[in-house]
Amino acid sequence: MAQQDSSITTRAENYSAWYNDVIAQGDLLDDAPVRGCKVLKPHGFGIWENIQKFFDQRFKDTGHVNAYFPLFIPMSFLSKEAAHVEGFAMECALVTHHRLRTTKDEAGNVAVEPDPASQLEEPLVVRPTSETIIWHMYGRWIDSWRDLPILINQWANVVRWEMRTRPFLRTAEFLWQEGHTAHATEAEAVEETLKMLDIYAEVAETKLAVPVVKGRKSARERFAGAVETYTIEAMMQNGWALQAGTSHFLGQNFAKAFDVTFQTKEETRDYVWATSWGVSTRLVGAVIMTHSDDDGLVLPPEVAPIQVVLLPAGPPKVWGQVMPKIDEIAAGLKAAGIRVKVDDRDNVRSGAKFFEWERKGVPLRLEIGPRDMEQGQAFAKRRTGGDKFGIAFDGIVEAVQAELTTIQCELFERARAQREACTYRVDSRAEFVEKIETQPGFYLIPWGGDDADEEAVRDETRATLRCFPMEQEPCDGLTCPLTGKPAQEWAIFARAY
RNA sequence: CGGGGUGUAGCGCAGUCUGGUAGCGCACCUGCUUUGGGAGCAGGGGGCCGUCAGUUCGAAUCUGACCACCCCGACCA
Repeated sequence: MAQQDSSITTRAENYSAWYNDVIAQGDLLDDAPVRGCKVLKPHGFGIWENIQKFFDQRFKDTGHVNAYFPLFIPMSFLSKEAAHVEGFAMECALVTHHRLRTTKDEAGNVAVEPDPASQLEEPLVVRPTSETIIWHMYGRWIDSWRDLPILINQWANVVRWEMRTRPFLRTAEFLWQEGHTAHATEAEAVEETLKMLDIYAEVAETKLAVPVVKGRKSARERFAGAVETYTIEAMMQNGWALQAGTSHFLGQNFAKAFDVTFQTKEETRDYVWATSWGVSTRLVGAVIMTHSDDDGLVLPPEVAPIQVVLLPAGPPKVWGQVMPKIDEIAAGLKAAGIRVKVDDRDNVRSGAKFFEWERKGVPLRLEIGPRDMEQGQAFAKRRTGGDKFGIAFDGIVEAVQAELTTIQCELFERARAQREACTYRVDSRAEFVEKIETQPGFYLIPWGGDDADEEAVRDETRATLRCFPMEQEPCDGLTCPLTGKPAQEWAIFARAY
């Protein structure tokens, strides 16, 4: 039987072609007519919806509330915080007119162009992030210590005109959440920053089954306008690092830039302390790259839009015997909160359905045919491999739940083992330069360099300082193998997306 | 913005050198037969050949300009 043109490039052959194939065959995205923009198709958006659900619940559990700030920001706002404007100016989309007018060419074809009479006095920036407009508003809302803290999150789209885009990992427009909090004290803001980092790590590991390293960014990699940036870093199957979420301690930088002060309990005036934190649809890319294989998408049950697909086996003419049972089981699974799809299309053969749902990463498939009816069981197959096996109708809901739990755990453990296997230490710069090329992964370095050293390493190796892990062994007395200077702190270096 | 590549049916491509009625595979529609891992046969529908301007009796094909997208770099969640 000939393979259809639904084949997927293998990871060994070409990792980035594999990634694009997995996304196309998984029916997650489609190209939009605008460069760098993608349509999130239902199966792709469904993954994001599940991720949203986990975070939104936790944000609310920790006292945050959702709000929504506008897409458009007055251009002048961007320039109020010096580092911030440096970081984002290069990638901002602008709105300069508010009206079109129609024109006709010689052939009489109608076209449209900006109406020069409608040019805006001050262009509007399409938000690349919302710190500026939010701090403008916070200035109006904060008077005294009694107005603090403000713990607001927003789910939104942002636009960054990137030169190079990759599906999910970097697109011109993307979806995310951005939390923006305002506090009376530095300690409280720092605590908030770290609390949100913990939530990011917990969801990444327990829900997305993506192991992450919590860490602090170097000055070079810090968010534009932040005092400290914390990150969760994941490792993809090719050994590259992916920054999967960031939490920033903004100090009083934005409060000063937007002149946001409050009256303290002691009746003095002080600038407000701030944090911001975000995760984006990039997490969907992290899930895809962490778990998928050469047969296509593999999704952890917790984030899979469809967790179980149920389908009748045998020719449609015998389905009358099995469909009532399938519907009954589907109803039972749904009632238990399991996301089920019954695939009863009679114009697609069973074999074709198997491949389709495997390409789409559905964790568990159940087939029921006349033979299974006689034996009182469904025929099951895990997306993650192994032979088909029977699951008795009696107690099937519990059995399926147990299967999904097992799959979830296995995926996390597999990913963690993969990361451990690709985490290295080196004794010299020469060894590092050679190995980072041939053996991508996380390189644990007792780092002793400064900004300039960091940049030099990057220029030579294309590897960057991903983070200083929060969990640190002492490195007293060690010498940094990359700079020859005394080690100050353990750092992870890697190639990164 | 540099270097490379590609624009022909929904998708993947041939045809372009050497100008002469628009092709193939998959997908789609109809019918029959099939059906526990990608069905077979027969019939059928679908095109401004990226855009504009040239050359020519005649252009997917030759010439020029432009546009778009993809890959590889520099920038980045």
